[in-house]
Amino acid sequence: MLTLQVLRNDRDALAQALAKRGIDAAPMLDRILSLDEERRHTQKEVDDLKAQQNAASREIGELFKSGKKDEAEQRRADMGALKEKIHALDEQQKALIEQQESALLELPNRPHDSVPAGQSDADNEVVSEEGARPELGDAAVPHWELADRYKLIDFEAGVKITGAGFPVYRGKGAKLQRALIQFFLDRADQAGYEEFIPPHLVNPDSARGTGQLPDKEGQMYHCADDDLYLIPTAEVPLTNLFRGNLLSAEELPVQLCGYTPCFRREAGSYGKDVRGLNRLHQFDKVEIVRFEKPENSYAALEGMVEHVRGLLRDLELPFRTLRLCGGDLGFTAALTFDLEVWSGAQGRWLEVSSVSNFETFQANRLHCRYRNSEGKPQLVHTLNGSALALPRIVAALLENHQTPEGIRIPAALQPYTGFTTIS
RNA sequence: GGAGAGAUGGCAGAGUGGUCGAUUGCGGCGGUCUUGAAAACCGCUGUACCGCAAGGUACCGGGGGUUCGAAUCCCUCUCUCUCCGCCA
Repeated sequence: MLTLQVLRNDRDALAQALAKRGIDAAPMLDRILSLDEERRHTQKEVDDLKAQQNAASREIGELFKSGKKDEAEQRRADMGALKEKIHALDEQQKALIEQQESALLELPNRPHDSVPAGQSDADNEVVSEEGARPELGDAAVPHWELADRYKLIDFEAGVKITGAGFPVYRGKGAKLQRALIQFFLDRADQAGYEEFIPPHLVNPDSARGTGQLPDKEGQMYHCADDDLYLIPTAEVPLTNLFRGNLLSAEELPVQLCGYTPCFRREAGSYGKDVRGLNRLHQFDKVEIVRFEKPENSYAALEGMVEHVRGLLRDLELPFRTLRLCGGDLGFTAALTFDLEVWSGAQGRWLEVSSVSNFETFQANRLHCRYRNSEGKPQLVHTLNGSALALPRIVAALLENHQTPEGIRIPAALQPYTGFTTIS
């Protein structure tokens, strides 16, 4: 949620920045501003009346104490009208604040200056591309066939037990999952991220804190009996660890990581997008999260992207880095870099990581602040990134490293898998 | 699931109708002392909103109520803790 202050100070620039998302925010901004003006007016009025009331109450107390009972009773009788007026204005005030809050909640984050305008993923900017794509020729086999051939994943069993999008990993397929998780966590640890194992269900306050509610309600699985949501990403519980906290400057930066399964309903997806491991309802992911001082957050974002690149290099996968355009940028993000790996057999790019700076957008909802150099509480910047999401990594590993003899495991991963090939 | 206790400032913990935004301790900041540090001593130290300012208003888990006046009384919700039961 944007702060009212930004909106007040910077209405025009904000509207311009939001236009990069392809939305005309001006009417909404003006509505909020006029609500704000009305609220301030009402507050002035009600505050003055309350001041009157407080003064009168003090005087009545004095009168009672000094034994002037008659005068006190008289004053007391006169208070009724004032009380009613205050009550009515309080109600009005509350309604205004509510309207303003809900309007503010619907406003997406302000895109960073470097975000290109654009409608869809077609307008994303390719920042860099690395690694040679394999020469597989006509012999290229898609990962779902390889997974079946080497008995790594049983998609049908998942359908029977749960439904489509819930694969069952088996044998070396299961070991590969475990190896990747361990590899990613070790690398995050080496980079200074403290490991956490958070709950996999969160309450509505947490979902609101990171911005999943109200924006993405339909994307999450909801346990209605207990009003809890299955996490769509570890970002939600990890970031909410610091909800409501006031940090000292020395505590920053905070660097966290964690492995969790992730659950997404993915309503409306179909076709080649959901084939094999391309899009699942449950998948595994290691997430990295940072809380930063505002002046450091963009350097931190660079560092996180570089961390993810390091993982992809070690897995010997061809990949590219995208700067998301306004139209593709998530609701809560100010700047996002996506990392995509080349899927050798499918002949297309698969998103495996999304690294974002949310600036104060989440922190404002989370009420997560730190004491700045002047000793004043100030909103922190929050960032997070996948490092990494497993399914598409597995897809790319299978497809790009396939040989007539089997699947070649990259050297960096071999200490974790305990085997060098899958055959 | 049954019974009881509790929720107060960065943290700990007092406060049971009228200068209580709140005693005190710790922490933090500033100072005295010291070659320097520690200790000791002295002072300062909540947040948000309105206002150019002076100042005003709100906040003692959330919501509602009683009262001229509520951290304090009543109702309600949520959460936490203890004991019992069940259980990986």
